[in-house]
Amino acid sequence: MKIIKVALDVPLATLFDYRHDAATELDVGCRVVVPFGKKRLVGVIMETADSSSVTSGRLKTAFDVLRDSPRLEESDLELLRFASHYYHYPLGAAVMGSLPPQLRRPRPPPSSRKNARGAAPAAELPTASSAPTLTPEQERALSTVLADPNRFQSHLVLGVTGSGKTEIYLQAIAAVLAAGRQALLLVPEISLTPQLETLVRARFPGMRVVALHSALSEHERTVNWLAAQSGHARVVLGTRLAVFAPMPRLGIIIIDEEHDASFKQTDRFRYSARDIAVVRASRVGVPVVLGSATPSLESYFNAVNGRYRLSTLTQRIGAPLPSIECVDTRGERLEDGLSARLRQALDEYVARGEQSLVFINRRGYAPVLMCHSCGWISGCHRCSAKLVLHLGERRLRCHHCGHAAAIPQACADCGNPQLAPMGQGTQRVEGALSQRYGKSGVLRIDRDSVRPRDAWNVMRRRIHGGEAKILVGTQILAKGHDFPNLNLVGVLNADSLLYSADFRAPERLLALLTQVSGRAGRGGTQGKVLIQTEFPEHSLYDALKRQDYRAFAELLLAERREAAFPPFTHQALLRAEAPRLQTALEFLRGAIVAARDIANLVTLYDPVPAAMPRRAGRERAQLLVQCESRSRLQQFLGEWCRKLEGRSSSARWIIDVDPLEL
DNA sequence: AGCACGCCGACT
DNA sequence: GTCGGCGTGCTC
Repeated sequence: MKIIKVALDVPLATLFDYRHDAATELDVGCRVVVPFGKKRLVGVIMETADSSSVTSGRLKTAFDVLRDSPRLEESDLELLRFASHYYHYPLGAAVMGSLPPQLRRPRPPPSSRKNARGAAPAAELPTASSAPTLTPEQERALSTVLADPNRFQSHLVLGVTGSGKTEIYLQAIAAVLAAGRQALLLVPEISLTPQLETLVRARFPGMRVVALHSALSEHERTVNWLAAQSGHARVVLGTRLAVFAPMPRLGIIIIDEEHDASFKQTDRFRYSARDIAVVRASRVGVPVVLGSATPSLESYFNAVNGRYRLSTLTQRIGAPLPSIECVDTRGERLEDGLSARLRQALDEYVARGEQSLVFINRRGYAPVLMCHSCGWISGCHRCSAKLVLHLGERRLRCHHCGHAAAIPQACADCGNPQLAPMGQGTQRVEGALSQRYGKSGVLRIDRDSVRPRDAWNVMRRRIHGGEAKILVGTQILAKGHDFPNLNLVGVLNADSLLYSADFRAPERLLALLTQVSGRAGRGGTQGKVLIQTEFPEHSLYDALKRQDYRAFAELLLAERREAAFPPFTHQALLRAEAPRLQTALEFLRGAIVAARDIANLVTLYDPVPAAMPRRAGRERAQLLVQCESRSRLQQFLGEWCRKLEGRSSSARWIIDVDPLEL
């Protein structure tokens, strides 16, 4: 009797045994349809065996082994095993979650198989663009990366914005392709891939380049994933989910903007695609390149302590670095959030016909609606968050759970009809600027304005066509776009991130402001950046003005060492949620008791409500666990998990290893 | 996660 | 007398 051990998409830390008499070693990695409860599920065969510890009366027989897609290789399964183990997430859920959705279901539509191995469509063969000559700095970085293409090595490319990191990626990829291998290029978000995708396709005509991200249609995603697995796709360009794409001839992994928090998944399987990429590269034995102007302190620390090789790019190509200036807003009465200094600068640039960007990290009209006579504010009843005023659609909206409500005519508590919008959002700033400079010259770009599929392209045309004089936008504008005629950047309300209790707030703010500042002056002239702040003397702004990431990073590292924070210790969170906060906290207190005799040199902190204690009607609490040794922490988490799984509780819980949000 | 079983309250 | 609440337990 032959037994197959199957990974199924259920939240249980176990494989399921099935009888399958014809099973051989060659079935490992294959998808299989099995009976589960009263349903038929697709799973992946992880192992075969001659016997099972499940009593034969309870053993069921597998239905079909699916041959419509190639099997996963042992190295693919091994990476998933590692990730499941490291993040304490059920193997079955991790394995099935790595497949494109169509392959998780019993019968993928036939069309997905028909085209799976088709030739590259004509659109993928644009005119070739040739590689520009590298600067000496770029040359050095590239030859460092390519020094030993058949050995694992992590590289950190620390390059100021506009220093040509992308060109290094492209030439490194070119070398890998020339050796007949595949390249994996990971980027933070989908919104900036169209430009990059075009660039990559143009550079490698005749090579199949595929994208992998969640905005693709299911069919496209299946086709592209299969192309990666077959080796036909030579370049895979994707978001974090692409880190698990099977690539039999993988020759290099590149992570652009490696500091970006979106590489960490924040629900279910809480993996870091950046960290998984490093592990994957080490197992395959190929280089991995992390690139950023403002690396995560974890990566920077790895570079200065020699685990990663560091390449720095200090020169901007084509234009000098922008001049950055703080505008002290203490004691100034701002007009619609704009200081006199910024208004004057905008006048000047508009008059000269140059583009400006006003950056404000708040969408909507105003972050909150308030009653001045009794102090009532618009709060979400399902979340501990404020309802944001969206004037255009005449609604109050919660940015965390999606709840929307009509704008009240009067204060619900005291009847005062004079409710006041407090603070600035993109819509309000857009309105104010439209009054000053005319409606057609002001273009707002945030998640609300670019949602429709090609709205972004329409806007890009307006931006590049020069019709828009002033862009108002959120982070979405900060990332990776080139605006050749944009020479002034104004940042409103820069400090808001500094008030956050998160110890990573300064690191994040520097990254964000560096990225935003980098939008200024890419067309040859020097850009100007005006940052409105109430703390102009803060060392962060000092570092930003001098474009000195390393000085600030050293400062932060010293603080982290002092406070015993990452990267000097390793952390995990036990997160719990329940309808009542008390239930979640009780679960966590019980977890501390359960940890008592296994927490060897592991520090457990008191359970506390989460940063946002209420979300979508559920109360959330968390418990921080910290340890100097990663392996000791791992061992503890494993044992702890097993104990916690054994108990029943009305709280839902999950372990978050290397959490980014505390 | 689903989906059963299971024992106590208000409906045709 | 049944429909249905969600507590507890299982899925090879």
